[in-house]
Amino acid sequence: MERVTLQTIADRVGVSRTTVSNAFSRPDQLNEELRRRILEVAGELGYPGPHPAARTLRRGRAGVIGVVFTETLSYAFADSYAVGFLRGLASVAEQSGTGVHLIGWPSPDLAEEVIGDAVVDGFCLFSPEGHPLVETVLRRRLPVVTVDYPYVEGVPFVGIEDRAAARRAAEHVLGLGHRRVAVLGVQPVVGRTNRDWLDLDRPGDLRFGAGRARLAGYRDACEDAGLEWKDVVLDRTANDRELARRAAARLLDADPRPTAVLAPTDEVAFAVLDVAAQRGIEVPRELSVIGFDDVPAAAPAGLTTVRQPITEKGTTAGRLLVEPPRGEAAPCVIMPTELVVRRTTAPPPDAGA
Amino acid sequence: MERVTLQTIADRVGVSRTTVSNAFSRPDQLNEELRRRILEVAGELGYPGPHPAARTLRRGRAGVIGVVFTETLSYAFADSYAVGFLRGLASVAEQSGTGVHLIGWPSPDLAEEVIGDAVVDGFCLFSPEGHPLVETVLRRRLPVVTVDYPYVEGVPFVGIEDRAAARRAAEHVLGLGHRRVAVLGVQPVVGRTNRDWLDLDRPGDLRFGAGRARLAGYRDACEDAGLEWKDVVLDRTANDRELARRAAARLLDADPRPTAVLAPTDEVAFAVLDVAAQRGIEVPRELSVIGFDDVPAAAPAGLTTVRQPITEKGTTAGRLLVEPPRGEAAPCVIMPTELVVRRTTAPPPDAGA
DNA sequence: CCCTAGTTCTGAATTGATTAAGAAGCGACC
DNA sequence: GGTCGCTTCTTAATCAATTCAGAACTAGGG
Repeated sequence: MERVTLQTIADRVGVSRTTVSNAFSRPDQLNEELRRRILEVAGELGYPGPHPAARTLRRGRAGVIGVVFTETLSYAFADSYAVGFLRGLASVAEQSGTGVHLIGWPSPDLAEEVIGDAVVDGFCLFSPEGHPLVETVLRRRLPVVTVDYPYVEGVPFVGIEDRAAARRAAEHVLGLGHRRVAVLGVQPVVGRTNRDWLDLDRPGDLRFGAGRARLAGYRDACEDAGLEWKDVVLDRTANDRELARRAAARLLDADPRPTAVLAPTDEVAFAVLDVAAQRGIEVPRELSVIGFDDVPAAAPAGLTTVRQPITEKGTTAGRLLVEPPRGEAAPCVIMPTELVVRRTTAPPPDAGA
Repeated sequence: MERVTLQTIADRVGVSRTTVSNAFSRPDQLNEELRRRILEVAGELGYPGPHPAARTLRRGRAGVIGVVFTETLSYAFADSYAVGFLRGLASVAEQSGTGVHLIGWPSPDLAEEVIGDAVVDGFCLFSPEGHPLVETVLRRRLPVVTVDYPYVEGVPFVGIEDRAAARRAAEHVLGLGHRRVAVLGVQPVVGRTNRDWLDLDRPGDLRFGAGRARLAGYRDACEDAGLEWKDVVLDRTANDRELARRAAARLLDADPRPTAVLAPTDEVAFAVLDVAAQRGIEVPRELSVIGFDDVPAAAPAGLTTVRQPITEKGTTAGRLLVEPPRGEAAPCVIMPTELVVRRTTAPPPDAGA
């Protein structure tokens, strides 16, 4: 069976290719009767409709935006924060008939290829930890929005003040009287050298993302409260429930046990709560836990956390891509955050002592 | 600034367009030294790389698969089942360097347009309720996999035996001694006429999906247990936590209150648990609740439910699209399900009476 | 010296549409 | 009758690449 194109139909009906094209794309340009006949013949021949790639090529518009993740897609879908963001972005995209093309990071070279081959009108870089493929994406010379990290001069940006927000979280816990505080740093899962990752004074590079910013915020608060940062129990893990559980176990099995854990994401906070429950440690009487993000599961779990407008971040990024701003000044949207006190934080057990 | 294409570079370097193309796509076809020079000039001119649409057009391959949902994308991301499925599908896609293009259903005509314009090599129809756009998708004459519903002759299919699985769920509850049983039917959110939706004997059309199949399974079990289906309290809602809460409230405020609720999705079961908690109804002592799907949140909540291999469904569908089967017989994959008894089902309070 | 093979590059055809410019036909108006 | 404008359709150019067949050149073997 031959391939059916506009030309095939044109020959059959005895009109020009242009007219057939118009029958599909600009009905006002031809006689209604003729149009019906063309569509009928198209149906008979099993014509699948105008070829999208050819159309895109000619029109110079794909009607799709690409979302590039720092981790594998499988991981992105396991993360409530990422899912919430996508939810927002997808909702504005689809309302304008724009598709969403997801691009993960299975391996550096594969991702590079996929980015180069993506038929899209713009990219959103969703990268809590700074994106190693920023360069690759920028090279496409399409509209781009970065979310969270990195901030690139001249590129629209959507994010929050991670450091300040984390500081407020820590202040809340310290304000309750906690002094034996533990912190869990999160770092990306996929392979990158993470040497010195916890050294907050090291100059920031692309990898200086939300994880380190939040750590820095915790440190700010601790030092203000007269705590030495080096006295704070510090461990690190990834934003993955299972891995985080292991790190949480290390913290909670320490002697003396910390009375409060600052978790830089809710996912990690949940892991701490899991392990505490396993150990029979009562929260918040014996242990305070605070998270970050306020994912949907946080409220039912009663988790004290820092709320950031997850879905709104998505809609904002989506809008910036669906209608890229024409002016010269790239918008830099900083979203508000809010401390949400629930039932996992309380004064330490020895508060009166 | 002029647009930079292969030709621009070719003219600058003084070679043919073909050679420049080879420099990017087939490095073995030209001298290493020349290639370096071409790439260098490309860099100077700010060439964004071979145009993906042109490439796709010529190659006849997009390297992307489309996933079409029955609901809005925003809804898809709110549903753990959909997210789990996507997780599986995305993981196999990205491992082969294949992109994932998401298509929601904001409005019938917009969706039709988006499907026609999607630059993809195949489609996955993800549709718990039978997809109204099956025809539109099939018209593209690309490889297709339908998931759950509908089953179309000659089109690869991935699903489970909803009816049989639901029957086993109901049998579990009835086996515990429950006789005042309530059922919550789920139906799609977006606008379609739902008249007669609960009439299970009406011949199945495209809309006859998981919701009705599960209901039918409940009925099978009830009738086997000597219960009249018309005596079973039946209400319907959507697979949305908030809407389901309202329906759950109606059920639980009834007098006499049912001792067991069969929820055809975990999401609905959670809503029932929420309302029960609000009312101070003790689960499972006063009320048994059983769900369906076994989404990740089910285990921590202790929800008794029917497990279906959500992520595996995704990987299976993904594989069928990344490497479409060449043979004539379209594969029809029926996945296994399993009753998972946890802590939300028990004998009814009046069991001894 | 000739023939073959291999490397490196070119020219032309091809992929499947959209679009701008223009031609033909026809009625209305002055 | 001329011309203006409208509808309807066509011609040719364009979008930006890939690919196939073949040309030019070099080197090696006989």
